[in-house]
Amino acid sequence: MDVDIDVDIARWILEFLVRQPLDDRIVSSLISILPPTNENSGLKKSLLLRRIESEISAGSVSEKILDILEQIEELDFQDKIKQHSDLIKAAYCSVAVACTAKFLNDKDVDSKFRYFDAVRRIWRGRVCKMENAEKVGLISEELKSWKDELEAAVWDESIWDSVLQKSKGLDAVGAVRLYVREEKDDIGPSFLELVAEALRADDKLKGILGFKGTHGGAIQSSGPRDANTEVQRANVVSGRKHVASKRIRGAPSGMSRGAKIIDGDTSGADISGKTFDLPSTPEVHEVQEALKSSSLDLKAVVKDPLPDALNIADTVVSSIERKDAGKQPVEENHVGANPSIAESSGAVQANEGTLGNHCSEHQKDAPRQSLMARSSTARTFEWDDSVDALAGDSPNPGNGVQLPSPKRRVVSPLKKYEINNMKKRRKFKRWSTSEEETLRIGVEKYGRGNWKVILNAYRDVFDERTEVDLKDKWRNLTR
DNA sequence: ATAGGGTTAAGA
DNA sequence: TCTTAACCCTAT
Repeated sequence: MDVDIDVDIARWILEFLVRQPLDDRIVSSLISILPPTNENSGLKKSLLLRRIESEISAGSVSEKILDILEQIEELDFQDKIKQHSDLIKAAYCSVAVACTAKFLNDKDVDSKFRYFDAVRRIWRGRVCKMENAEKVGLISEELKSWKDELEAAVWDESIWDSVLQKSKGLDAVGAVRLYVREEKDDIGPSFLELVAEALRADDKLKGILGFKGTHGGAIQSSGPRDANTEVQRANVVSGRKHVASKRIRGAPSGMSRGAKIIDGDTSGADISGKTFDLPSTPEVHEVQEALKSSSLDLKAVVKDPLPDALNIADTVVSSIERKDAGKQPVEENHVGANPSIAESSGAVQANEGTLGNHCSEHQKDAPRQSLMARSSTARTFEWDDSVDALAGDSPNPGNGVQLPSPKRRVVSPLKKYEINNMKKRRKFKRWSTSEEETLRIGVEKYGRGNWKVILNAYRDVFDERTEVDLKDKWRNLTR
């Protein structure tokens, strides 16, 4: 834990990253980055569950899932959470068996070694470790009996077939799915969905902060409005009532420095009734106070954390790219990394006249819109110094809050910040003997220098290793 | 993608 | 402290 960042920043990053295809390395570094507060354990868990889902999305299981389940168990343990359901035990057991027994499938020369290696890794490594630590969270009778059976198969090749047959009776993917479903039902909507929803619902807050619309255009909430615009806005608001009135549970605590994203008691009626008045909820008041008290503070709220956030996000993303270059296309644009952001917000700005309608419709169309998409807005604009004029002004209930219009920024801040790239060194992880053995076999089989091929051939063994790691390790081994 | 030089930090 | 394995950076 050597990166000390604001909880909120951690959330921003998380929200951004959670839309990327994550790998273990990134999840674990993310989790280690997150402040170790209790409220974050739910976040971590959601992240891990999500990771599991993506692991099984291809319809198969891997040892990574064991790892993740162990992490979840650890989290629950720390949280002194209820006795574990049987589902996580069943899932763990099925996956462990599947990951071991799969090596009984092939009958080539290496398979014996690989099976043995798997037994050692999974059953003598993971399972024994848990037993010794008296961590019973994932241990079941079923697991114990499988352990004996699989161990026996190490010495007795004649029972391979029967073990294999029996193992196929377990539906590992199904078991995992079942467990994940249970957890998700338990947790409820993900934190990020809640944030997004809270933000989406809280029109007032967005207006005050100058956030508006899907593409990150910002509007002035000041100035006279013509009747037409008012009608449009009113329509929009009522059209979204159901969102606003939906009860949000477990809403995030919001931003710790000044501005707050809060799930207040915002009923639909409240919103539609007071759209154009200054809302007088405590949350809004707090924001106003923050705005008034000091423009420097405001700048700090808006700008300060971003360099760190962007750098960290960028770091992690670049490591995703480094590792999985071109592996899978991402469904959404990388908000931060994509230069087209500037263009798209420009488009919205050009549209400012009919903005209210346009943007809000967009919101309805894309209800699962990324929070970061909106946050990128904040990045695209910076506060004008004239914000100082706000100090001393009393809020004007009739016209809403008067914020100076944010000034358009030409360069993408991400570009600006990516220069002083802060990169965190990976956690030091010693090579296990089985990894070394596997590397030797790999080099023998595929030849020295074909590190990527070797890595791909033994993905299970080389957990969290890169091809460069293999290369470096070989250099060490042959010195 | 790989090779090779450079840096960091674990362990003796 | 020194050695060295693991990790990072950069040129090809």
